[in-house]
Amino acid sequence: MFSIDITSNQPIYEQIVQQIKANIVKGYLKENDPLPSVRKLSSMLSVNPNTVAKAYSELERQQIILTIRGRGTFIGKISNSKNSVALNDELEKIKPVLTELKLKGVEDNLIIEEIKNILKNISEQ
Amino acid sequence: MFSIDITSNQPIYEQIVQQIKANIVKGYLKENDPLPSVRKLSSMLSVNPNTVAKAYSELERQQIILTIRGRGTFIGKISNSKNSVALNDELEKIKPVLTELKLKGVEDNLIIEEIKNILKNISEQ
Amino acid sequence: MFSIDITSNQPIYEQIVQQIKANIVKGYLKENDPLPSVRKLSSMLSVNPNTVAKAYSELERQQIILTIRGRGTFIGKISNSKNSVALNDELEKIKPVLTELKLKGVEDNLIIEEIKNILKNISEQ
Amino acid sequence: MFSIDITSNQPIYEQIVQQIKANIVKGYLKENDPLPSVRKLSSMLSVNPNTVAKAYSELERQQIILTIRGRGTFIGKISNSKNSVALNDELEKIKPVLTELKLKGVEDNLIIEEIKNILKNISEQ
DNA sequence: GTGGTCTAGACCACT
DNA sequence: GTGGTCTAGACCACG
Repeated sequence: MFSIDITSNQPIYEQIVQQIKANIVKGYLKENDPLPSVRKLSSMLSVNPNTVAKAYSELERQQIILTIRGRGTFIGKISNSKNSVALNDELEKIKPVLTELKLKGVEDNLIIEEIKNILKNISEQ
Repeated sequence: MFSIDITSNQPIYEQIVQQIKANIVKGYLKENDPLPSVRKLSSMLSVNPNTVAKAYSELERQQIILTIRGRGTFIGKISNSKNSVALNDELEKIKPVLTELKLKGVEDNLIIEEIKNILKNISEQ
Repeated sequence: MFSIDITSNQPIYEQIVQQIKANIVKGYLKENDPLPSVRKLSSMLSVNPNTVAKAYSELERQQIILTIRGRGTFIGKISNSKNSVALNDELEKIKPVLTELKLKGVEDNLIIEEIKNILKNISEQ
Repeated sequence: MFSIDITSNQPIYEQIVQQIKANIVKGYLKENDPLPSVRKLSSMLSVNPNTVAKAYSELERQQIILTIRGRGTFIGKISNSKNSVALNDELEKIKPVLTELKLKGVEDNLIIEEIKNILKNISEQ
């Protein structure tokens, strides 16, 4: 369910954050589901507990998970608010990738086709 | 033509790399066009010369520009090779962004629409 | 009469302590009134009995309630001693909140107005 | 300029956060002023660098300071937006303190007088 | 030199 | 048992 790549440039704690988000989108993790404890996940991933704690606290800051004292960490309510606001901000981030592809002469249609595939892939269970 | 944000998390040298690429895609920079010298660009951007040099050497590594001793730096040949290989590798990078949007409940159609707009926007002169 | 938020950062036992104090101030609980037993309150709040016991022992330490063996727990005498001493100690705690507001540019008058409202609100039955 | 109390219940990183905020409100720190480097402040306070880093990253998240790569950390723009929204949320936090005081029989007028003094005290240079 | 990330291990309050 | 905080020390990319 979780797999991290310690050789990646991407920080480990971010990899954890994204994999948890991906699991929510795929439906593997639902509202109120418990997450593994910091210690457990850290030993599962052979990673320092602090690193997992950082990932969890980032997810909590984004109100994706919530912590109940002495009990553990759980998936929170999935809110789909402020859509249009987020949309443009988020998509700005992919501009460099698209620029890169156009520089290599990839056709727009081809790009769109592939993105559609990725979108399907993200949702599929 | 160049605008960098020193407060951004994105390294300055990468911002320079991407803006030069964007200028090529938009047609502002064409094959054999000269680039400003490291010193000149660094003073234009109020940035350390080392930073510009790093950007140029990265672009040279990617064979997008080439340096001719005693003459300066120039845009190289635009090659549209290795398309399909590059396509998937590059698009992997945008997966986290798309996951984020789906987590917020944004519809696939809406995402595709916006990406089409961005693609147009990248090409327009 | 009691409502606790298990997701809050504030310890549950402190929430119980404060709500009992609030009920005294509002006049819902008066001298010699009995409090629910630890077991009863813990099941009312769906909370571990240890947590309620901790709240009661904290209130007892502050001489706000008192426990009589075999009879139960009761509201004690409301003493209004040590005023001026307590005042400054307690008010130190709100300094960070006031600093935060001033940082956001909120006017002193506005703050005072709102605090007056809160004070009314606390007393009203 | 900074003084921390390692015996306090309040986390050290929060003490740092609040003291920096207080220094901004008092005018000791102004827009674009540099903060001491993580290492420097950590040795000034005899505290671990990670603890200072945590304080700085929290302040950055709140957009009170900003980090420029390889250069350091600086006070950002002081924005006084969303006043009324923040006001009530923040003031909720002082309710327990006010309740405590009323429980001890302190008069409203006395509380208001003292809060006015604190407000003056916060601003004074 | 700067901040960002990570490890290893510790103590604490809370439930 | 849980997460939150902290120390001590390390490596890295960036400028």
